[in-house]
Amino acid sequence: MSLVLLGSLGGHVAEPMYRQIADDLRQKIESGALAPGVQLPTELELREQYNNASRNTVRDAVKWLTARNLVETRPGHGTFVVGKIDPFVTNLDVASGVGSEGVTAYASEVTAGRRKPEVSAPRIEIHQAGTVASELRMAEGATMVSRHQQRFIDDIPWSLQTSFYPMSFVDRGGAIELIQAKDMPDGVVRYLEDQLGIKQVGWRDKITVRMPNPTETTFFRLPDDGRVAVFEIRRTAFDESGTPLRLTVTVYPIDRNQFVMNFGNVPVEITESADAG
Amino acid sequence: MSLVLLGSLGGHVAEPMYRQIADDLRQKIESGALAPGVQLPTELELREQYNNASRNTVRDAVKWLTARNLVETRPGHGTFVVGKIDPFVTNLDVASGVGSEGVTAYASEVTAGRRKPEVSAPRIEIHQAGTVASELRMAEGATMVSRHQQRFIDDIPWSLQTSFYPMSFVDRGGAIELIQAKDMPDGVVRYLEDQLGIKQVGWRDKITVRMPNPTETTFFRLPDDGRVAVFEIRRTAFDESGTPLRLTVTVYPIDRNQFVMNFGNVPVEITESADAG
DNA sequence: GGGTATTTGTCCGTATGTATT
DNA sequence: AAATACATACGGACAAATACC
Repeated sequence: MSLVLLGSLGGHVAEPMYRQIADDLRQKIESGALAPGVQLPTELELREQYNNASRNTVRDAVKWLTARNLVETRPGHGTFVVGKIDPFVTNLDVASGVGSEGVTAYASEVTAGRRKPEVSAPRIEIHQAGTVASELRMAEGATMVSRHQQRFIDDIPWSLQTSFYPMSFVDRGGAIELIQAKDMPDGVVRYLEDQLGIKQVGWRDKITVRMPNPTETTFFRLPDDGRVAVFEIRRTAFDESGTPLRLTVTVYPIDRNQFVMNFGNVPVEITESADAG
Repeated sequence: MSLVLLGSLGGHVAEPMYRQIADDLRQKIESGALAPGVQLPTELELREQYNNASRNTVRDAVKWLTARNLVETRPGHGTFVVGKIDPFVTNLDVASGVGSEGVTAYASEVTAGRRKPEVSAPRIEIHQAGTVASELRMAEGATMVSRHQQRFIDDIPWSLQTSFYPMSFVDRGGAIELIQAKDMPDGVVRYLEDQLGIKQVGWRDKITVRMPNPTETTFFRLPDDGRVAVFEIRRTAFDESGTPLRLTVTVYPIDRNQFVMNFGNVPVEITESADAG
């Protein structure tokens, strides 16, 4: 073992032992000597490898790697190098992206990358507008409808989406399907235009990253320490009069998602397809 | 103290002691009982408060809070509730956003929010195109120019930006200022159009979140455990012929940045200004 | 299904080092 | 210089989760 022992260097303060161990393991991971999915030596084996350090010390080293998502521990089993997830790329500048909950649009976008999409039936709730009231320019306490869906890709939980609409859309009598718990294959946008003549002419997206809440941690099967954050994209859509017609909040784990958007004239992206064109 | 003692509940497996302590402290933080900036009890005081738990156990609780960015520890001083940072919002759909390095455009965008912007002089490098070659559709090994800048808001390091241009822009003789280490107040885009007639007509942004590298950790003064990630926005800009004319990579810490973009017709946002209009 | 071995998780006490006031 | 507070490191004991027979 080539680790520098604590205190053996005169010039500067030596790194703590657990960091030396962590750095050594990290180097082995990043160089490929420890490939993704491979099990690390057990804590007792690591003790022997690293100068008979205490088990708690090698555990500190492993914790350091865990905090950086380089390894994951499975109780009773071992510690393993994490595998890279093939990220899914969402286009934010097409109507089929965030906010259009229709399974058809979603499916066409996902299958373009040869992946298997799945959308849960929406869960409908009717409540008083709370914090979202101002974003929809509704009075505090006005009634609204929310439609919540879970989305999967290749059976992996990929995003959680909740859309909020004014209850007046339903009260006016036209948009009765808004409060029915079934998917609207062509999307709510199309439905609202057909039924109420309300036309979506633009939207604003706000992107933040935050810690997941317990619901999200469970659904996405994230580690219960907070090391995997989530994107939160809040899309406010407007009609021709500049009035917000809905708010869609979509949450994506950062470890499996990316976003792309185009402005102005942009050539079509060359997809990495294997066709012999 | 109202914590449930380990093992005292019959029905289900009790939470570990350190989690109970952490949850209790978390509740106090989120309820405001422990306000941002306030010092937590010291480890020895926490021992007494929580049933004479071991110091190592209360430290585990504090570590759990630290990993979630709820508290931060200062050696020799104490543990403190973290203060919220007022996030800076970047518009991605205006040319003054990412990629336009001109200090004028940047300053106008930032001061709109009454903040003090600052941009370092660019560091110029000329190298062989490596991984960025394909994004600029250049041959592997072609020469390119990079311009790197550090940006601050209210003296806080806010973003790191590097733009890559083909060296042919300079070789052709027109764009000589591209390789001079001074800011271009009106932006490079304007300069290229004036000098070479190369007009930027659109761009594509790709947004990801990743761990900071050591350079970024130092510059942004991030904690050296990896709990604050960074946005990486890669903007490829295209000219009228659909050829990429530059690649701009900008890195922002997620704890102090948000992004907004508009599509279609969107009413101007009502800023939360204090004027009595 | 049950039992056993393996491996990580929790908790303890103690000692010493380092940073700050 | 001394006191305070967090950081590192050690060793030990038992619990909980998993795999395997």
